[in-house]
Amino acid sequence: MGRPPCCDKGVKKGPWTPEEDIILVTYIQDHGAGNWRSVPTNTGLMRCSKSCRLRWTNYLRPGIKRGNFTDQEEKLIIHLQALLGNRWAAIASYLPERTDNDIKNYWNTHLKKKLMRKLQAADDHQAALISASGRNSYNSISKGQWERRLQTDIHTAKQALCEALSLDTKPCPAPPPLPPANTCNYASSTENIARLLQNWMKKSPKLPRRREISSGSSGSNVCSDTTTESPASAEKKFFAARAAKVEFRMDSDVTPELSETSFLQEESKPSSGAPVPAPALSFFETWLFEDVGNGGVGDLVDLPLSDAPDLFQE
DNA sequence: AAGTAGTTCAACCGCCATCTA
DNA sequence: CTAGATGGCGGTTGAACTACT
Repeated sequence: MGRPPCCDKGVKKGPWTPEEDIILVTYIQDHGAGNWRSVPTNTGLMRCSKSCRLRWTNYLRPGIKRGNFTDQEEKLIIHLQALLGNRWAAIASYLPERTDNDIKNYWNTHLKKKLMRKLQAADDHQAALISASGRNSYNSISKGQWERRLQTDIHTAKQALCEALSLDTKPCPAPPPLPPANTCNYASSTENIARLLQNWMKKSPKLPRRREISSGSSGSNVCSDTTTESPASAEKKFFAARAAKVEFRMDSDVTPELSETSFLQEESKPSSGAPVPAPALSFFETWLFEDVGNGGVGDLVDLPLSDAPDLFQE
């Protein structure tokens, strides 16, 4: 026999109302995040536990930064997407103030198109060169380009792996500015609830699309929901995130195509989620550490973007 | 002002790994 | 050990919004 069912039928769907938000926030303030299956029953919310978790992690959780992505964030996302594929949760671990959903949306609505345009423009330019020269210069150009890109890709991969592995000496990847432990439950919940109410009042009856409800939500009370977890659980997550970082395309044959299109990979469960074989990892680690001696790991953001930085400029 | 097309993003869906009775 | 629930993730959808005609 398994566990009892988590949510019964008759659960409510659709946009969350401010009342529901308040109930959920209040409950999490009192009990902490986690044990989602008990949330609907204990709060009386007619929502499935999954929906509660999603609402909390993607919207109500303190420390979520909303609004436009900065150039730095954008570049970091592009880098990480090239490295990790569409592993939004892993990517989000590098941007603690952004949710995986936000990053995913931003990628799908902005970055992918942007990069497509750039790539298209580059292709057009290349085609123009070919037709202008009247000879087949494409191969030499493209070969030179992908070789350089490949080199950059490898370099970037090494940097990322190095960062992942060097976590042993760091407390946390891209550590978010955590508030004092005792404020982490939901430090500013009162404030947040007040804001919820305020916005609710302001809003007309036809509610949803409440983007501003938690917008600007106090950068001061940044705290990840892992702070409400047991250390063991947090540690588990940490290692999972770390594993995800290490698990990048080590098993793939590096080809020009891969290098060229890494950022456009549609179906990128890169490596199809296949775990990295230990021998490959140790080889990689060895290779990596041989190289790390000269300088260590800088911020990913500061890495050169591919071989064509202009690709990412507006 | 009204209609239409394009964009954004919150929320849902389905799958998978893990957990637990 | 097993069946089934849970939690987490990535893909997708569709309502709300915005820009354009």
